[in-house]
Parts: sequence; C-alpha cells; structure tokens
Amino acid sequence: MIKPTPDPRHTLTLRDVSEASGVSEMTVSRVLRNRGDVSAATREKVLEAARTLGYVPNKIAGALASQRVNLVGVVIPSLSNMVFPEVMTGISEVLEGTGLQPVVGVTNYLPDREESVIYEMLSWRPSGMIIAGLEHSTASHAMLSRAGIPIVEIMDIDGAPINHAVGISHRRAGRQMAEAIIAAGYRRIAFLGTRMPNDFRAKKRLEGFEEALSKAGLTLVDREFYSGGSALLKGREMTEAVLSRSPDVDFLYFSNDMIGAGGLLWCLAQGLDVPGRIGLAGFNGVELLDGLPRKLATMDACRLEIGRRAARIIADVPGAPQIEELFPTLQRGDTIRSIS
Amino acid sequence: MIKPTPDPRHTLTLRDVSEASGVSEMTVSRVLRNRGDVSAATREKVLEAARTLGYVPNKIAGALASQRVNLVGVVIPSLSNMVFPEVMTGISEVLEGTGLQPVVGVTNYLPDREESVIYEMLSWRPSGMIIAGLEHSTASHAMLSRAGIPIVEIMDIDGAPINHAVGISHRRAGRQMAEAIIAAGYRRIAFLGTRMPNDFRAKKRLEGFEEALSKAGLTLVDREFYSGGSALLKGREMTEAVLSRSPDVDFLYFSNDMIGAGGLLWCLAQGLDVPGRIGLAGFNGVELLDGLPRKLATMDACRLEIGRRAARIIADVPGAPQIEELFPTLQRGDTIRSIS
DNA sequence: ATGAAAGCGCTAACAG
DNA sequence: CTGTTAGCGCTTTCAT
Repeated sequence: MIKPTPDPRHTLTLRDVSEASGVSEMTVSRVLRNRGDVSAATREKVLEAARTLGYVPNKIAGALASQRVNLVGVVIPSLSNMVFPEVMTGISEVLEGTGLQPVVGVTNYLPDREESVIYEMLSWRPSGMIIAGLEHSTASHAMLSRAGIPIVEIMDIDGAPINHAVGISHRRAGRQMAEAIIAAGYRRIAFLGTRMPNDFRAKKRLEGFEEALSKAGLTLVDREFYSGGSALLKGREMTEAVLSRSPDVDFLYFSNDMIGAGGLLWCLAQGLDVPGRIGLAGFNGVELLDGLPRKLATMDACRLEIGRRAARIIADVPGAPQIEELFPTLQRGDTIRSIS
Repeated sequence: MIKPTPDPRHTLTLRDVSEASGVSEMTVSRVLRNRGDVSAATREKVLEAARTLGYVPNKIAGALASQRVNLVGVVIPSLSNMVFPEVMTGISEVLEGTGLQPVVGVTNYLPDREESVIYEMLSWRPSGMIIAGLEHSTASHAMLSRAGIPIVEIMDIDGAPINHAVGISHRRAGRQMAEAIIAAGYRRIAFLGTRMPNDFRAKKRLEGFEEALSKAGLTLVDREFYSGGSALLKGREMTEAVLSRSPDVDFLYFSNDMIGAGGLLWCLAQGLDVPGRIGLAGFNGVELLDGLPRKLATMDACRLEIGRRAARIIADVPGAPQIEELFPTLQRGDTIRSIS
C-alpha cells in the first residue's frame, strides 16, 4: 500500500508523505500537527506513511509559512560556574512542556559579543528572549525594544527593564548581608571578589554592602580581586593574602560561594576559630556548601526559580510588562556568630 | 534621503530596506551578506538604510531559500554538574568564529526525551548534530542516520558511532584506575557512585574497573549508590556508611569527583590517614579539586577538548567519518600512596 | 554591477 | 472532513 522512499538520499517533504499515503499535502500537514478534524482512517494512513518513511517535518518552512517560531533565545554571560547552568535548567524544565525550545548564546561578559548574539538570535524571529542583566549597549537595547516579542531580563531588578524582569535586588542583598555582619559584632571587614568590570550584579552587591557599612560608620578594611582559575583555590590564596596583609580583619565577605568555600577551608586548616575569631560569608547558595565541614553563610540567588519564571512569562504569552522580584533568604550557616 | 519606517510596529523586511535605499531587494540582500560585487556607493546607501531602520534579516526565510541553516544541535543529558557546561563551553568557543550557533537540548538521561529532542532539532534542518553517548533508541538512531548531516557522538568511544565520535574510553579509564590502585597495594576496594541506569559511561567505567580487579583476583568489597542531592554531601554520607559497614576497606573508588571530594573531606575530618590507611579516587578532573586541602586522585575526562573537537568536525564540513579518541591522564594527587 | 523571476516546503484561508 | 490556492521573506539563477 505504502510506497518506499523513491530516493533514500533525498530529504523527505510533505509531498512524499502525501504521495505515499494518497492524501493531500494539506491533510498530511493537519495530521502531523493535530490541527483540524481528520478522520481516524486517514490519520492512521498518514501516520503510518510518515513513520515508515521516517519523515521529519521542516520547521524552517513551517515557521515561514505560519509566522510562528517555537524558539526562545537565551543570552547568558557564561557557563563556567554553576549559576547559569542552573538558570538554564529552570528554563528547560518549564519550556519542555510548551513546545518551545531554548537557543543559548554565551557572551563572556562582553558587550560587543552580546550585541552580535542578540542580533543572530533575533534573526531567527524567536517567540521570546531571556537575557541576563539590565545593562546593554545602546544597539542591543534598540534591537530588543523593536523586536516585538516578549523580552525577559533576568537575575537583577535594580534598574529599568526593557519589558519584563525576573530577579533579585543585588544591591539589597549586599546591604542585608552587611547588616547581618555588623549586627553580629564584626567590625574589621574585608571584601574578596572577582575582577569583572562587566559583572554589574557583583558590583551592585558590593555597592549595597559598602553602603550599609558606611551607614554604620564603617569602611572596608581590605579588598582583594582575582580572575580566572579554580575559584576554590583562589579563595584559599586570597584569604591567605588578606589575612597576612591585614591580620586584624575579623570578617571576609566573598563575592561568590566557591571562593568563600576555599577561604573557609583555609581558615579551618589554619585552626582559626570560625566564626569566633573570624566570620565568612559568600553569595549564591550553591548546594556544594551543604557538603562542607562547616556551613558557609550565604544568600540564595534563586537561580532555578528565576529560570522557571522567566520561561513561564514567555510561555504564557504575557500581557502587560511585569517585574517579578524574588527575595533571597540569608542563610547564616555556621560562619557568622550569633548576635553579640 | 532615507524614509523612516512606515509602520514602526511592522517587522522590517528586505523590501523596506530596498525602498528606503532605492535599491533592488536583490542588491540589498547582496550587501547584507557581503556576496557578489556591489559598488561602494550602493553598499553605503544600503547599509545606512538598514542601520537607521534597525533591520534584522529573517533567517527563517533565508534558510528556506538557501537550504542552509547555521544551527548545530547539541543533545546532552544534563546541565546539573559541571561536565556538560564545560563541553558546551568548548563547543561555543569553536563555533563562535564560524557563524554557526548551538541549539541545546537536555534529555535528563531519558531515552524517550532524547528521541523527542532529536526529532525537534532535526526538524530545524541543522548543519550538524552533537550528541552525548553512543547508546540511543532505535528510532533515534534511525533519525540521525537518515538526517544527511554530520553527526558527532561525544564523550565515549566504546561502541559503534553512527558517524563521527570524539571521546575517551571509559572502560579503559576504569581499568587504568583499578590497575594503579592495585599496584599501590590496596586490596579491599569499595565503589561509590550514582544510581543512574542510563549513564552508560559511568557503567562502563565500573565494568572496566571490576574487570581489572578480577584480573588481579580481587572483587569489590562493598558498593554504595545514591541519586540526587548535593554530591559533596552525599560523598560524605556514603563514605561514612561504607566505612561503618565495612571498616576494613582500604580504598574508595568514586564515580565522580564531587562525591570523591565529599568522601575526602570526611576522611580528613575523621583524622584518617590518607593515603596510608585509606586511599580515594574520583573521576572527571574537575578544577574544584585544586582547592581541596589534599588533592584527590582522578582522571581527566577531557571535557573542554571534546567539545572543541566535536564542534570543529562540524565546522570543517567533514569528509570521511572519523573517531577521535582522547586519552585521559591519571592524576595521582595525594590520595593514592606511592607504589608499595 | 544590478535587476527580474521563480521557488524553497510549508500553512492560512478559503472552498467544497 | 478534505482539497485548492496563495503566499511567508528570502536567495538562486539567469538576464542585462
């Protein structure tokens, strides 16, 4: 009944399925998309033909004809720490059920690269875009604004989004941590972080942190930056550097948990009294911390949830622009002493 | 000279640029793609028009017309440990310069999900596919085979690839580690790993490991599996469980570095003599290990390089199918004692 | 160096 | 319930 592929090297089209099943292309198309009413008999014929031929529809053509593209652009700065993979996991998880597919672009924190990634992605006319951060070049901003699709800026809400935003206030996160540290009685506080001129979120955390310090009449006693390499190792090294340079420091505020964990391991190895002699805190709430001998104080960046919500905004074909703020919880762990 | 957009809410087409610049659509197309000869004057006119309008080409239409799609499908089981993000980084890095873009699909180690991810991706008619592992369902295998594009199966080379393959031999990796452990004089060896029925690579490593053990007249003294949760924490817990159940165990072989690191931290906290009383080894060569107080023995899975090479095979429009085997180096670290 | 015509493979919008 | 007719926005091919 069903004719075999005429030329096995030729990519199959609807027409092939149509001929093999003796049904019009249009009906075949309907069956394959579960659209409109088709009799059970024809449906069976078509499905069998498609299956035996091994037909895979051409979405390029479908998208052009229907003006609908089931792609969601995701623009992130990096994949080399667990932050963005986790956001991606949240996005994938939600998109999975919707027929939408994520397309990922990595910018390495470079505005130029971000611009070209955005351009490339928009040229696929995706159904929506999810992009990390609120800071973009003028050109990037313009492209996103005129794209006519939902744009969700994620991670950060300290600023003006183009359209939608899902994230936390990093400035407030920094402030809260500082307040908790000060309340616990620490006074000689140092900052240890990445040297990333374009990591605006880390920068905002630090700003918030210093803001709260100065409100309490304090300033950072020391600061140390790094770039590249194993974060855990860098954490150890930086901690050693800071404590030998400024031995009277009584608190180390790290810009992320990995270097914080490194610092913690170093302090413990030195036999320092944590959190008595010295306290430590990081940022992100990575699950890794659960396995450490002592739990590092941190704040959850709500990564998974941010990914989920961003995806949901796009999947739900949003109406009015919305800003969803999430609220990180401060996890005191074992490295901030109780209020003195 | 250049007319403003007629309707700002309408997505721009070549025609708009054509009208705005007074040049035929064809010539505009040529300018925008740097194809064929165009006079400097017209080129300028066109570029200016495109820029002021904010035109972004429609790749859907372009792809349909040219039968060329600059997308590369990447199918991976998970994003939740650093293994695949690192592979992705290698892929992005190489693809960046080629005009090709990765599209990621995550399968969660589920064959059914893999099947549908492959189907979705192939329906975009990508220029190539990179897919983790050599084990696929019959349907997946069939789809990939008939796709007529380069297929690169990555991570593993113990098996028959559809087309190209880039990876290491996990069976041999397991064997080599066992040999090193045995040579160092350890005899009562336990295995601690993930409970992942579809992680064929972990399975192969364990098979190779046991194979080498039995060649030396040994068998595993104990084994412990886990799923989900913080790997570092699980490593601690499993290690405690194994050592209290089998106190005479003198070596712990972990299926990955994270649980290995957890085990190591636990042993050190207990004051156990590592590597004298007990040795440990993991797998993956994650950079995290560099920051640990003692360096865990491990084998590098060559993740970044695998990503790079796979991308290169596709970017280079490969000729004959090729299998690229990489060779992980055994890093003894500080947790296997010197040969006794 | 530039333009005109045809059509990529599919689906929207109508017929019947 | 099924088929027919036009395109979707570009690029290929062929003229000029």
